[in-house]
Order: sequence, then structure tokens, then C-alpha cells
Amino acid sequence: MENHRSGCPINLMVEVIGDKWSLIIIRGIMFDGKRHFRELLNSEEKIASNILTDRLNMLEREGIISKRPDPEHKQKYIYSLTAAGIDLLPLMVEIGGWSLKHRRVDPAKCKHAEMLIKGGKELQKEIRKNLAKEHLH
Amino acid sequence: MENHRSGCPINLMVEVIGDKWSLIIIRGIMFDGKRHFRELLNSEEKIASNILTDRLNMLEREGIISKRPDPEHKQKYIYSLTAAGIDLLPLMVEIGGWSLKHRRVDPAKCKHAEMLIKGGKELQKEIRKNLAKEHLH
DNA sequence: TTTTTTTGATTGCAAATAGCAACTGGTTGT
DNA sequence: ACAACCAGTTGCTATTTGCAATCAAAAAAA
Repeated sequence: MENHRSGCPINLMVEVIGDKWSLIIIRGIMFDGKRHFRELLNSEEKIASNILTDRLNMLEREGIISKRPDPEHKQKYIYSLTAAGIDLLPLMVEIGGWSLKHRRVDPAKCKHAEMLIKGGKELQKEIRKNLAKEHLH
Repeated sequence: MENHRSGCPINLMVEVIGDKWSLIIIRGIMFDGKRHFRELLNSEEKIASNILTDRLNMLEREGIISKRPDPEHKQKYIYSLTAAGIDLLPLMVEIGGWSLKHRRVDPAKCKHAEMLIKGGKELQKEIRKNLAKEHLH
């Protein structure tokens, strides 16, 4: 049985991705085309391998990502976004926009964010379509 | 000096509100009209008073909320959203929308979220205006 | 075939964070 | 005077994170 602090929408989201790593992992899969454990491990923020293992399992259990064996490489797994994971796109865009406005971001690290803000809803729909094609198998 | 894991917009947001409580506190101030320590302490999720103290100080230091003495009550403080805090409104709406769609929310706890989704951009602008009036002193 | 490298993890331990209950000095209403 | 209330602190335990070393299986190189 699941035991939640409350059934409030904000809280239920926070209980899942309210930590220091989940959104970093989702960012890697969603925007950086990272699909393998090792690629995610090499993020700039230097996530530890045990934490990465833990979060990938959690995100899979929560229905945000899915995992399947890589047919091209017997010891690799391919991590994909589920429909729920892809639906986090607008949220990621909002986060990017807010940080762009209110944090001292590194301009070199904002290509995706700037493009997504400027591209508006149409670009977002385009990216959404691509994500669906590449992730929903 | 500030030491960040990276200058990426997603990461800089996660470093601030990537925990189990910050967004719960912001929700209380933004949607439930909570302006005093005691009101925030009585959230359904039962935040501990030391954590609340810590997060309020952090959110103030990060420029998301501000704090001033309550003129009507010498031992109370009034917590307000800053402009950056108010700019989190679209993010909160996205979170609500996502949870409404992908989590098993408690219908009784979704009045705000449902209203904000259905109300669209116009309602959001209206609420934004009210927040500005009540919080930016 | 043997060796080396790479894969997604696991382990052990220190440090940081969260959770919990009791408590504080000061303020307020009666 | 006094009980209730205020934001916040303290002391303690439990859980989570950070970090480095390590693992067996599979793949690549020799």
C-alpha cells in the first residue's frame, strides 16, 4: 500500500521528483538524448552510480521512465520516457524559463532552454512529437 | 562564494527547490493565503518546525520570499512572495496539471489545481495580479 | 584463447539532511 | 497575574546523500 503525506497534486509531484537528482536525470534523457546508464552517469553534475541506480528504479516504478534491454548490446539497457515522462516537457520548459529569468545561469548551458522559450508552443509540440517517436515503443 | 554543481537552468532550480518541502511552503503562501509561520506549520503534510525555519530562511536568502514584521502583532512575521516567487505560478500550475493527469490525487484536494487548469491563461493572469497586489509591498 | 575494457550495478562508510518531541524567551488576551 | 500563543531552537535518532572502491557478466582487443 502507498502511504502519502497528502493527496494534494503539488505534494504528489514533490514526493516523486522532489530531490536533487530526478530532474537532472529526466533532463538528460529528454534533452540530451542520453539513453544509457553510462551516459547519465557522465552528467556535468556528477551523480554517483548508486544514486543513479536508485533513481532510475524509482522513476521506473513511478511510471515516468521505462527500461528495456539494448538489442545491439547485451549488457546495456535503454532508458526511455513514458507518456507521463514526456508530459513533463512543459514543466521542464517552465523551469528553464524561470531560471533564465531569476538565476545566474551559465549562458553556454542554456541553448536548449533559450530555444524552447523562443520557439513557443509550436516548437514544444514538435519536440513532443519527436520524443513520442523515440521513446514510446 | 557560491558553488553550484553546474550553471544549467534545470540544475539551478533543482538546487533551490529540489527538496521535499520548499514547494509545499510556496503552495501554502501562494494558494492558501498562508502568511504566518504557524499557518505554514499546520500544513496537512506536517512539516517540522525546524525544517520550516530552515526552508523559510533559505527561500528568503534565494530571493523567492521576503519576511517583514507584522504591524498588528509584535511577535509575528508576515511572509510574502517576491517577484521571483510569484513567477513560480506557471510552474505550480504545470505541476498541478501533471499530477492531476498522472497521479492518484485526492479529488477533494484539487480545487485550486482544477480551477487553474480550467481557467486558462486569463485566470492565471488574474491570480498573478492579485498575488502582486498582496505580496509586493 | 587469454587479457583488458566496459557494462549496470553493489558495498561500506562518513557526512548531510529529515523527523520528532520537548523546550525557549518573549507577547498577547483575559 | 496568568494561561495561551508566537516564531524559532535544541537534542536526539533515523534516513538519505556523497564518495570511493568493488563486483560479475559481457564485450572488445590481443
